Amino acid sequence: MRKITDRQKQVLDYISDFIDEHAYAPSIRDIQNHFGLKSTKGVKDHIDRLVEKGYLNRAEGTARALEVIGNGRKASRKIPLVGTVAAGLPLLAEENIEDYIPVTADMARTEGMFFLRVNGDSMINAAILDGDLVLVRPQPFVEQGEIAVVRIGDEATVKRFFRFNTRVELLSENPDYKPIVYYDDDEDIRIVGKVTAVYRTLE
Amino acid sequence: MRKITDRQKQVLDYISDFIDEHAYAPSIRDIQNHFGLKSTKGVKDHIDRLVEKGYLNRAEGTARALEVIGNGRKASRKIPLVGTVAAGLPLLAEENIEDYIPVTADMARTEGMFFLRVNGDSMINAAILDGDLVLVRPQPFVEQGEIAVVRIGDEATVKRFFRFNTRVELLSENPDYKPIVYYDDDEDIRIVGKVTAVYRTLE
DNA sequence: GATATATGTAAACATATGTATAGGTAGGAG
DNA sequence: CTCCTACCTATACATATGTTTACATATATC
Repeated sequence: MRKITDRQKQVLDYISDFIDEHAYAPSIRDIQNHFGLKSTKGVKDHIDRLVEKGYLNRAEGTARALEVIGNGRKASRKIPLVGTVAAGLPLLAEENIEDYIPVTADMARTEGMFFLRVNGDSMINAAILDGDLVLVRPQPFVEQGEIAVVRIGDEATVKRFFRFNTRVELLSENPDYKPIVYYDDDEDIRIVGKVTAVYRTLE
Repeated sequence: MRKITDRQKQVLDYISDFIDEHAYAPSIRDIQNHFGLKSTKGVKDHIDRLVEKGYLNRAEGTARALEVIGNGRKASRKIPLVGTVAAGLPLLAEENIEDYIPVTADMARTEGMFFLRVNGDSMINAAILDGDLVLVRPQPFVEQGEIAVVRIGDEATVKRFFRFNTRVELLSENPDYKPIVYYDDDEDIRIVGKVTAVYRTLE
């Protein structure tokens, strides 16, 4: 990234902080006042440089349309957390959404991703504990042995997924639990998606 | 929360999506055009209602100063990820910052929090794996047995922390590792902070 | 020394944008 | 029926805001 001057960095930092605080960008005159300048031109010069050097995005002819690039301001997406869905899908009905959790945009490239709260300790040996949140990417198939969210009847569970010809095995990562075996005849089993991340809060 | 009409919800959703996409709020005329309206007044009415009902914040006399409240648009903070800091602190020097990771604001109320990449499998029985990211809240003490980041000499490690009189024990959650014991005479050990969350990405 | 860049003042200008006034239609609540 | 609210058109106004022209000073670079 091209170098910027101290003054330019001051301006960039101010814009960043302002956006963090207000959820919208400062106007040129906001910046002017903050630095005690007596003309808008100086500010515009700084912004022009910052845009040229790739530190800012600006939509022309638009008020407060500054966007800080990089430097910790990468886009983040809010993913819905559907509660402990014991009582079946559809998951994403608004009533089921407990909360929204931000993740970096590159973790959520796919549409329709969601967080699910894990219920029980059946995946304890895969380092997934009761109460952990798993990020799920919806997809109809997974690779052999990957951790998947599977819908069985009206329940959603997290298991390692294996397929042998017509037989499907769902393995827990806990010796106390036995494998769950299904055959293709059984219609009431379907892969919901693949677990792509695990979030846990302590205390 | 007070009820809103279908139309009001459409407007609110559009504003939300617009902000997600552009990082700044739509103007009244942006909204007007999107819904194909022929006057700005209708839009202003909707926004007025949404502000009254607590779904929007608005800074008066200011362009594009809409902020969506609640409903999945909770504030998020970006926390720096300092790499695998084998070679000691200071952690937050800019050169060490690998990335920034968003978390919900209520997870990061304290200043100075950071993510640390865990090195090794010594905490495997606490469901923390090699490569996991732990969110650390800086604090000089932790409760008995809590998982802490501890600086020993120039290295930072994640361990369960116990104190018995003048003796400090750092326990791994892995039978292959022996407890690390220190005495108060040893000056080169210090609690960096407490582990408050664990983030893992699969695949 | 000449040239370029960073930084700034001063004064306008053009327009993007929020706001207001006047009014209309439809549907529900009392 | 009457009143209120939701929702919309049409037009105008005030100002917040981005942009431009002209000029000045200091510092670094060649």
